Amino acid sequence: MAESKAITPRAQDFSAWYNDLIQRAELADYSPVRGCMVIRPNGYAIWEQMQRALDDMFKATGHQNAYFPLFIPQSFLAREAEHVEGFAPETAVVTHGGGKELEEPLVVRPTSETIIYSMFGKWIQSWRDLPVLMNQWCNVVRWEMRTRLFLRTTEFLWQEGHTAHATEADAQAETLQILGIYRRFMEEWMAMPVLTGLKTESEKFAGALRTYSCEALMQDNKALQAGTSHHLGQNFAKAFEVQFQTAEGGLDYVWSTSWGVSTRLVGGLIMTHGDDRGLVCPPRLAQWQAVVVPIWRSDEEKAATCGAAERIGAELRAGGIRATPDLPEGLKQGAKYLAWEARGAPLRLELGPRDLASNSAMLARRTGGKEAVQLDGLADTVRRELDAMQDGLLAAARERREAHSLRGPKSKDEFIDFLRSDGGFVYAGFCGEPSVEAEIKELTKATIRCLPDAEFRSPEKPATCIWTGKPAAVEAVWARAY
RNA sequence: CGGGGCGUGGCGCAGUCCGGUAGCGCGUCCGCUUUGGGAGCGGAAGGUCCCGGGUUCGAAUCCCGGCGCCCCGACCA
Repeated sequence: MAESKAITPRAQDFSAWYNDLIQRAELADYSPVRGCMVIRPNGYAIWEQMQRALDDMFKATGHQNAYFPLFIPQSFLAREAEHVEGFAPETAVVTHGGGKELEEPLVVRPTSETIIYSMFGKWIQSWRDLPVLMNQWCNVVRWEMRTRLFLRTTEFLWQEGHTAHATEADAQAETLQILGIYRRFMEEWMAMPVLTGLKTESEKFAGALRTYSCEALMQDNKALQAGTSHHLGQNFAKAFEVQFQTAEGGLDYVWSTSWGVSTRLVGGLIMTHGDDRGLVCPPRLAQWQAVVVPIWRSDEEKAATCGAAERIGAELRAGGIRATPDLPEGLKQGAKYLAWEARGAPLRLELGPRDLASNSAMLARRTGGKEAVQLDGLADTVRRELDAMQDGLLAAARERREAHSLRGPKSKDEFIDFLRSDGGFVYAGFCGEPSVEAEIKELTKATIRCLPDAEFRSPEKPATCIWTGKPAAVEAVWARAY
């Protein structure tokens, strides 16, 4: 039945697969406004799980949530030179309100540094006021030329952290602390392994001293920048006059950071784990970790299996598992299985008369495999299965990434061939010249994703630049990226 | 902004070349039969054919002008 329900296989057209999956899993839909998306309940549920986990981590490290307004005076953006250059072209501007032309146009925030530092200036007087550790969950607007559901939409949801510190060292420590939190979240919750490292000058945030990022590799071997943490130095502090009296009695500008992850992560989740049947959602982020599907022939069997499904659902929930029975709505169980698979539910428990008779259920994993399990101690069994799946997904993703990574290409040709064929991460020496970076991008469409942190670097630092043959300043990782 | 594709019941499409009663599949609703991997039969509802002009006895179809969306590139989380 219905070809229309089929998802285009990844191998045939990855981009069509991605779009089909989002529709089939009912994660999001296109809005009437170009480039904007409606996040549907199934998609939003994943975002909510992400928010909860991240928010807990931020709070645990002393951050507080606040909320700053959507509108920013246009002049604010202009105060930091690099910042305005980076963001002005992609802002939406409100020129009218209440039927009248505004005296000063308002920018719809593309990010909130400017409005936040203007307030920090008021709030921070003394070294005793520092550090300020703030975060906000909000929407921002960037008028991108080309958009894709979750990965790049005109409006998107994110969190943006903004902190102010007394010393450069404190700001640096904060920048790295957040990078670590992001990494931990991506690996432990999303089961998405990432490289962490420093961005090059050409890739860093507009207005930052330096930018660190988490880089993941998608199933089509393109990289996804999954989160960034910026050390802003004193750039914004100077632009917005955020000064404080030091303990020694002097006057200094604060050192600040900003950092963010967005609904793009949902796109990363899809492209890391999804398969041709739909979404595969890591258990820790799944809206429903286990669904119980009753099966019957007669009315008596229906009453029995539906009743048991409800009871088992409640029992699992009592055991801390997000479980729900899928009671009749006119769909046959086969249709239900396929729908839950498309949505990415990690586990399915099939409950028919034969299972009930043997006090068992069929447990089917979204990642493959199906077997009978005893109803006694089911919550423990399910918890074990979920944990194993969570670990398995991370391991599989890491293995895939490594299988598509090339360390130390022997020659420039090998480097180019790798990027031009299947692609993936290439680790190689880099002389540090921005012009070389640009040339490589021109020729291969690949960019330096990051200068990897120590643990990701090759055992031996490359001696020469893969492009110029000159002595290498650093090891860099290249890939084509979203 | 350049290239490509497309606008027709809720969704996916045919019909457009060659003007003549607006169709098909899925979904929806009602009924009966079904239910261990996308159920079957019978009945029913549902359309400003993207918008505006023009040609014509007559336009989804031809002509002119708009608008919108998706995909591929350049910009970016």
